[in-house]
Amino acid sequence: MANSAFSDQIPSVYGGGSGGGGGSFLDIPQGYSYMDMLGFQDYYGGASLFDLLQHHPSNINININSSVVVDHPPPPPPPPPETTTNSEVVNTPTTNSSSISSSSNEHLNDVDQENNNNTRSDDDHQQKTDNKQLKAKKKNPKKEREARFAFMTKTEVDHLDDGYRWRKYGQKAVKNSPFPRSYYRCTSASCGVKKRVERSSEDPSTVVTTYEGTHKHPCPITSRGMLPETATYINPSFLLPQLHYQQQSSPLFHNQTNSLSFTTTTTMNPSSSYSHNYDLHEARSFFPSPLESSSSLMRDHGLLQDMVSFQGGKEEPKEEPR
DNA sequence: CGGCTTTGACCAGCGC
DNA sequence: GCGCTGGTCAAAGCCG
Repeated sequence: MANSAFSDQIPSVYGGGSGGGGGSFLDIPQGYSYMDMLGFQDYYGGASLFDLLQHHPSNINININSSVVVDHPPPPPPPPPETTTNSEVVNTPTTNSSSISSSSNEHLNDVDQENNNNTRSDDDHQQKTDNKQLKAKKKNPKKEREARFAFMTKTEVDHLDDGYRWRKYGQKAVKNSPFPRSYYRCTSASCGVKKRVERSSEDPSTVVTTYEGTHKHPCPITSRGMLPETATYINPSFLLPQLHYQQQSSPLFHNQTNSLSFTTTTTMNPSSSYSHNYDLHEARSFFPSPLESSSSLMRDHGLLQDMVSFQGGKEEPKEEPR
């Protein structure tokens, strides 16, 4: 299936049950209800997307197909993460056999051992090899993955501006997809957050962005006071410019990692796009301070409410769910 | 000149 | 064991 391009990232989400609804995915593991899935909002305190979904569903243009995916029931919600907590707690690396890269710092523990074991004689080659092993090695099968969450965005631009600065460090062709996958790393020195961006082969107008890791620094845009006054936090990671937007969002539940993604349809100036996303429990650890500071805002007016408000402001061409 | 992208190569994990 | 695939590195080139 075409979605295999990122099936490793969002296992079971596109497993088929929700295919018809295009863009509207919410796979609920057997034995769990939709509200169960939404329930872990409580672990993060304050309002969340789930609040909106639960209490103001009519205000949110989100379609939910509660297809059942017999996969792995989601693990119990993690304890409330501190803002500085490594969001690995979110993921359950056990059953997902996909090759998820580990963060570079995860390699550090392997380095010494690896260097000790290295027996190559060619110095130059060895040095180069060592460096690569040092950084690319993924050795410990038990090493935990960085928390990840993905979202889909209907946009012409591949790399959405989410307020952080990213450096592209790789691009790979993706099997069964004509579109390459790009790899970005947060340029902040102490921040190991990565993201992958790829265009859906099934729907070329959709860009799938997967974040991995937790930012440990303020968003450069916000810290520079570059926010437009009209901007609203949807998630601390980025702001929604309240102009130029029309969008339709659909949650996409990543049940193995307890992360949430949505499909967001945007019709805006491609040159000034913002990404949108929003993972529940990830949000606080991934983008801690803004979320917390905007908690009340989110409850009343933030998040999706803002997202959909544009639909009212500008006639929303009932976009067909994909 | 610094920061970023491109791109070929390398490595690890996984399935057969 | 081998091949495939995903993820990463790092040199080279580009750009403002």
